[in-house]
Amino acid sequence: MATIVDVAKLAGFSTATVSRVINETGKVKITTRRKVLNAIKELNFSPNISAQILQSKQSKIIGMVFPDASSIYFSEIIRGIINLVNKYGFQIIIGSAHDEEEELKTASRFLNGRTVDGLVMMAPSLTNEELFNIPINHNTPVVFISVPPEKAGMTTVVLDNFNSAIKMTQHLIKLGHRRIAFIHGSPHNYDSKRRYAGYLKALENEGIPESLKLEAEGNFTEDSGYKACQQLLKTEPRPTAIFAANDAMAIGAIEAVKDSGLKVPDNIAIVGFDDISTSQYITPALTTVRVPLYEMGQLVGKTLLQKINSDSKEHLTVAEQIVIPLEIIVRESCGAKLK
Amino acid sequence: MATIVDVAKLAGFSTATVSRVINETGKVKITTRRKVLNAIKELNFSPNISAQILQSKQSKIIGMVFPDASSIYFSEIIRGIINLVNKYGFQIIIGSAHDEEEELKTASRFLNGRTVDGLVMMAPSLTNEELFNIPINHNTPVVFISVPPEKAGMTTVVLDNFNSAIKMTQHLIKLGHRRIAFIHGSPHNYDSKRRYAGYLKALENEGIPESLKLEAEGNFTEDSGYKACQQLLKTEPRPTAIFAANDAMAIGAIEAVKDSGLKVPDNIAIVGFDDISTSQYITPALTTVRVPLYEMGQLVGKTLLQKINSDSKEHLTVAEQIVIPLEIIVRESCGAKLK
DNA sequence: ACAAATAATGTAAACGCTTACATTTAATAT
DNA sequence: ATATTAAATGTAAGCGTTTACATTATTTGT
Repeated sequence: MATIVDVAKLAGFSTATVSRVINETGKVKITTRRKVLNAIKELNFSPNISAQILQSKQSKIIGMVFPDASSIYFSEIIRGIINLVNKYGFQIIIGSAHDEEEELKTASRFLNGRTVDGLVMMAPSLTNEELFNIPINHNTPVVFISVPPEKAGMTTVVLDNFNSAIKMTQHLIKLGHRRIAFIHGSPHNYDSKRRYAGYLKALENEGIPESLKLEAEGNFTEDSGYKACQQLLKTEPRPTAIFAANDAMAIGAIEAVKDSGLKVPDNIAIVGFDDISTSQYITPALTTVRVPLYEMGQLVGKTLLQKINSDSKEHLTVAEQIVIPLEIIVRESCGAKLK
Repeated sequence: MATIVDVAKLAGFSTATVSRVINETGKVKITTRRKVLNAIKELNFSPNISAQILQSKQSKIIGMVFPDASSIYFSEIIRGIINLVNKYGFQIIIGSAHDEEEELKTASRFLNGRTVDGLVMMAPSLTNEELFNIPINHNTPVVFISVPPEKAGMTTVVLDNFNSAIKMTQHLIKLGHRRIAFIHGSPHNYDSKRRYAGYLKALENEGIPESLKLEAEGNFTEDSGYKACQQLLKTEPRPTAIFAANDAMAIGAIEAVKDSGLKVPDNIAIVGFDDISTSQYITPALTTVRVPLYEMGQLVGKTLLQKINSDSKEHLTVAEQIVIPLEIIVRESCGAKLK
């Protein structure tokens, strides 16, 4: 496997000259350049990337640390990031993690091992304490997805869960619903908490008493939505609408209503959140909040590249939050079209 | 940022001793080890990964080169690979590519730059000539997904598209269909070609003449399936069944049939391939071939790790193909349950 | 007590590249 | 023709680690 020394020998120049040709730095005579490029081609030479990183202290690699997440949520964000950073010659290295401890370890390895020029952390279940322990007081910028932005030096990109959940709950209220149930996502999940907070705020704004609020635990899976709905259908009087913290649970809830002999939205309205591709196809089609995951990924990638390329160290001292506005998609499952 | 020299100084030992502690190689007295670990903790030291790779010539990183692909297909395979290799302490670096030339360039950079211990290439549209030009005569093993296995040193993992397409076509024939149309996926796509070959083989086996075969071009998208179906519905006499090379096009085709005033499966049967999550929810639910993408990813990961860890250089001289058997999922859209 | 064997630790070269500074070559001004 | 300036290219240190070989410390056998 050829090295730069081999190329230099074949071309008849020094390794510095070869390096200048490879990296297009400094001045190199045209005839010299041609000879070097010919030698590179003849030897099928590619520079050793580790040696380059070690010497230049830049890797053109972005690290991404994710919890094991649902495939669709995971893939759309990562696709957005990949397609954005690839355009600028960056690559992505992935550390997926089974739990928060492993996630922090992987992040630390990426940052302190200086493998990456920037890091994306998707940490929907990390606590503030865990976030405070991440050693981010380094030159490497980090962008977080879906975590509360309370620490200097943190840049976070979050969905506008709160206001969108308010709007969705208001939408149900406007359709006449007063007995609206909420199905929670995974415990400790940031997105789920924010959606629940919006739901509560809307009820409060409407003067609907706490005693009327209904809720059930889920974990973002269709099966948990099915079971949560079964549980809610048993309460007397039963809810007239159900707001699930994500679409998979809403889809499960619709199945549970069908299996109980009732009809959506005639007997009970059901709405979800995130607008997975399936949601427009089920019967009835699901009313939901569209979450632009791909675009979110692109924004995360763009934000991180801006920080990587910036000479400023402001990202080390300023807390920054980017909130992505969301859009309600009204379909059949809320019953809006019945009236 | 601390280096191993700093740790050595604080601990009172040489860098070699610190390296022995970090890597758990050679003999180190227990008291020495404790002192070194304390120094590592105090300085929050992580080894520089590029320096380690340069020196040890191992990276514990697997490269993955993908074309821009549909999110679901892309994500399930990659999730399978990530979860498998993470268990063995490996990480994934992704080079996505917009076209075949960029894909080959990225693969060459990964292999010759010695960034990765192994490479996964998903290359459904590469020609054999392009494949032959990949410089894989190196120590780094490569596993290909969805390409024809005709070169020494190539290991490929492919779906059993051919036999599954035969079975699906036979299923339609058994339901009484003789005028069966086929909607192609993207031009030059390996999977699409193999599915079409299976469809042709089944017609041939049944003695159905070439003049009766019907086909339309698609590109794996729902919209292309819609348009291809519209085109097929105009032929007289029209097909009694449509076999789309993937589910997205089948879903589009079902929409086109509905929009034409006809009914699936009463007036025309429609089947697909790959069993995306949506397919069970649409009305009628789609008959399709289940493609275990996640498991395929895990098998690819496992196969590659075996080659990385193997002392044998057989992977450089032997062509190997792993064929994944598939399963037909009979739902409503083929009309089997009407009879 | 001393020699031999083993454990523990240190020295320093090397992995492959980049680049600051030095040297040589070529072009320009007088 | 010669001096000055600029272009082009070379030298070699160093990025941070690992590890073969060397040295020192410790343990064991006689």
